Amino acid sequence: MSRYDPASIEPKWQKAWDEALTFRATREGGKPKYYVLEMFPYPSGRIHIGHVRNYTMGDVIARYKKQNGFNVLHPMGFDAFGMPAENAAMASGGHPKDWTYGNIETMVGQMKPLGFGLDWSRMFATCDPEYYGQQQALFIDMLSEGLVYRKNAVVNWDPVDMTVLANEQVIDGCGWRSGAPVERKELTQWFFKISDMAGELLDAIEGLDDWPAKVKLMQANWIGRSRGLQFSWELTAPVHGVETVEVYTTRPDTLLGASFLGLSPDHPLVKSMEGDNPALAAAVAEMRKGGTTEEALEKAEKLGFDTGLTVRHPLDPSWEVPVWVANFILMDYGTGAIFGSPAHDQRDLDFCRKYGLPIKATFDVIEGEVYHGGAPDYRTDEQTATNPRGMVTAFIPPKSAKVKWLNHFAGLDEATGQEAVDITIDWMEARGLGKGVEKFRLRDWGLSRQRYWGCPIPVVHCDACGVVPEKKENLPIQLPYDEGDKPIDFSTPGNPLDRHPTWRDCACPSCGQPAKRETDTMDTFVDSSWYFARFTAPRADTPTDMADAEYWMNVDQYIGGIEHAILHLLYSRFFARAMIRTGHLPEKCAEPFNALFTQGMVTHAIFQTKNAEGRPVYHYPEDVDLRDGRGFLKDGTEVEIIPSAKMSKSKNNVVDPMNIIATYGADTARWFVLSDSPPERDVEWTAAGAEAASKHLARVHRIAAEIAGADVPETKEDAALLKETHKVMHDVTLGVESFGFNAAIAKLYAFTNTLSKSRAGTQTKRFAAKTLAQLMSPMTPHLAEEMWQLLGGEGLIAEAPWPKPDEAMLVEDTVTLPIQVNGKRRGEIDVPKGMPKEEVEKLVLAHDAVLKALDGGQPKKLIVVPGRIVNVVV
RNA sequence: GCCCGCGUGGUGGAAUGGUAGACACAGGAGACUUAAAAUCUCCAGGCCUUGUGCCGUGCCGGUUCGAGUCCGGCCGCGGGUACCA
Repeated sequence: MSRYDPASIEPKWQKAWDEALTFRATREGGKPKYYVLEMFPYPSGRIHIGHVRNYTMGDVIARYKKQNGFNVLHPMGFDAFGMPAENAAMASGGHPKDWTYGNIETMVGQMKPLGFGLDWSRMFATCDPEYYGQQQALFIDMLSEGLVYRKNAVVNWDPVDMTVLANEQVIDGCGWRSGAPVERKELTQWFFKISDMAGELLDAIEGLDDWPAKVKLMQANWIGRSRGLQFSWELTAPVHGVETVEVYTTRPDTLLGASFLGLSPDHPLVKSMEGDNPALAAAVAEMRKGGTTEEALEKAEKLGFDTGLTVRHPLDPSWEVPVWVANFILMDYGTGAIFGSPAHDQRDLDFCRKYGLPIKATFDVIEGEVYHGGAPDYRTDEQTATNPRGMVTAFIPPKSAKVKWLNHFAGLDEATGQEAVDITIDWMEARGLGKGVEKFRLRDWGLSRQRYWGCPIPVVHCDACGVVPEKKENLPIQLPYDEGDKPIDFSTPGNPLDRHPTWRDCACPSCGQPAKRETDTMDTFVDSSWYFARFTAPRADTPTDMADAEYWMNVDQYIGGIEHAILHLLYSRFFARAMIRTGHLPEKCAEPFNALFTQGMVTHAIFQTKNAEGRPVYHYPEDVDLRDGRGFLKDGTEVEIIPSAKMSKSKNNVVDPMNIIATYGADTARWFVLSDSPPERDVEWTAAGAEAASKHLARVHRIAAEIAGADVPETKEDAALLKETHKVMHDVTLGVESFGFNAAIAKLYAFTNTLSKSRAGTQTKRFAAKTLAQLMSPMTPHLAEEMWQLLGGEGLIAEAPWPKPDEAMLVEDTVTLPIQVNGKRRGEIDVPKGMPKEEVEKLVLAHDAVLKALDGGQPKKLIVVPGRIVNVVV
């Protein structure tokens, strides 16, 4: 009898699928289409086990849909622009292009042996000029539609290397290479007008029925619609001709608690005063230190500077409020100016306590009310002249909670925060003191990057004509490979395009005079914001082909990591709308991903010892022997095991799937990454698990081979096995449909046990084994083909129709009802399915455990949930 | 800081508000074998006074006849935080 030998069967069936063009996506046959897409990888060098998990999930869906009669589009490509390629060139020489294409070749070579049902003929990398040239065409169309514009924005500036840094290159506020404290600097940059669509992008979230609720919530919070009051504060003395300061607030109801007016360090008024106020300029320079991330800004120590200016309180012109510059106010949100209401905002409170500004409550607890989060106990600690109540924690009840208003200008007594906000806005509007406005947290998408390895922005700067888009017939604007006659130098900080001797020089597309190319390249999020559309016609000489897009779009199932919940997915949603506006996608594509699934990470234990200095030393999994849950090195030293850590090259705990494939085969790797853990959750990779998976597949193969060679007539066990076979069809189908791959696999284990122990006749067993092969085929396709052939299946199992259970076989005639007494299980009864409630009650009341619990008395209550459970309350 | 998740035996995990621990790993016992490997069978949350027992799903509280599941508050871990992809 042949043994399970993945090394020989896997290449054999991969060749068979290739030759039959099984996974070539076509529009033929009048069949319905199904587009399944996994987020394409960054070509980092080698695939890791997380990729295997991600693509296996997609492959299960793709193969399952094919077996269900769909024309399936399941493509693969590479998100190939980005910083690591330039960093590699910086660190060890070479060219980002060579590094990237070399990595792609390696990774394709690693992915093919996994037997994914991919249409490789559609593959592309975003760094292919054929791809980014079409992206440049898209950009030009978006520019003419008014979806792109330029404005100033801040970047991380390394004052030593004189270069722009990415956020991840800023470590503890300092440049990663120079170590110099980073500053925030303004540059003129290109922006996509995503904020124009903020309301639409927010409202449309509701319709994304097959997206995870958590992703929708995160996107909604990110876009962040708020209604507030915009109004102006009059300066008591104009500065440089400025008479008022515009403020936006979402809590206008706390206006009487205002103790300062705060300006962002980047506010135009602040900038205009810097020149003639050295102390202010110094303070603002201090505030501009540090990185640009929201986290860095939020966590930075609150810094303020008293400008000496004052403004009149809008409700009481005799009340003068001081104007401060405060580093926690963002120029990007609202108007870049706020009024501080310290009693009801923690940041404002911290600020006022630090600088001795007054703290005045505008509302208080209603006597006797308990607020969720507990009663406010903020009247503790230091009492000072400015903080008479000694407030340490601001009083911020939820907007839905009713509070007691103190001397409210619109006459409120007891009202919720939300009611107060609405009434205040109306009150202010009626008196012409301000205007209720809707604002979004979402900012425009800055796409300029001062880097080489990205898609060049296809515009030209002409002295006469200004900023001019390149002509489409000149596309693609290709990245130069060399710097004139010598290789590009990546070891110097800064953008090589900027210092290239000839690449910038060009003719103005408008007047023909000598002009300069834009040297900024695009954010790599642009590349990944439309690749899904390009896959529908990857070789078209326009960004998309409308007929192909019409047929294949939308993506029916998109699969990727939760880390992309906001940016990538939001940008893609924006791009789909922009592509509709520019005529590159049909109207139906506004939401390009019908269903989204976010999978978890693959983690692995870290094996660690300490060196003489007590610093950790990390050991590769293959150097560690595991015995009884303890790990030992070859020389017998015990290692510390840190479980379930994110795979990281620096911790030596990255599992290379190629070792597993070489040892156990692709099907084992695929089976294991799908088993045990729910797909949305992180999964721990253990070598023992892989071995167990391998043993199971060998067992399945053995069972199939035995059945193939047997000839036993029908027995009395046939009916039971047949019923179990139909049940497993139902269970596995449900599991695959609902991304419950681990649950489906558990059912397949159980069914394998059933089949193995069954003494049914060969005909029924053969049917059961063929069904098992079919149900396993999306997960372990090579083994399934082999079994199918052994058992006499026709053609390729990959193309055979998915088994459908006979509904009559799924019906159970009796059901076991647990009996609870006061919610605790005390016994059970078997009753025919559908037995009337009254009869169940009679049986229950006659049950020993119930009689004992009642002790001659009557039950207080008897709950019968038909087909489920019985609960007796005594 | 803010937004979003997650937390169940030694381990991975199962469980439409209805029998907590399916299925598997590691472990234990046995069968087969000269032996080993492979394979097969069985056991297995904790505790004790071994019972129709008690406890048990990160912690505290609530809703419910009934909570791993719903609600509130904590703690811990993870993701995102707009130039990592």
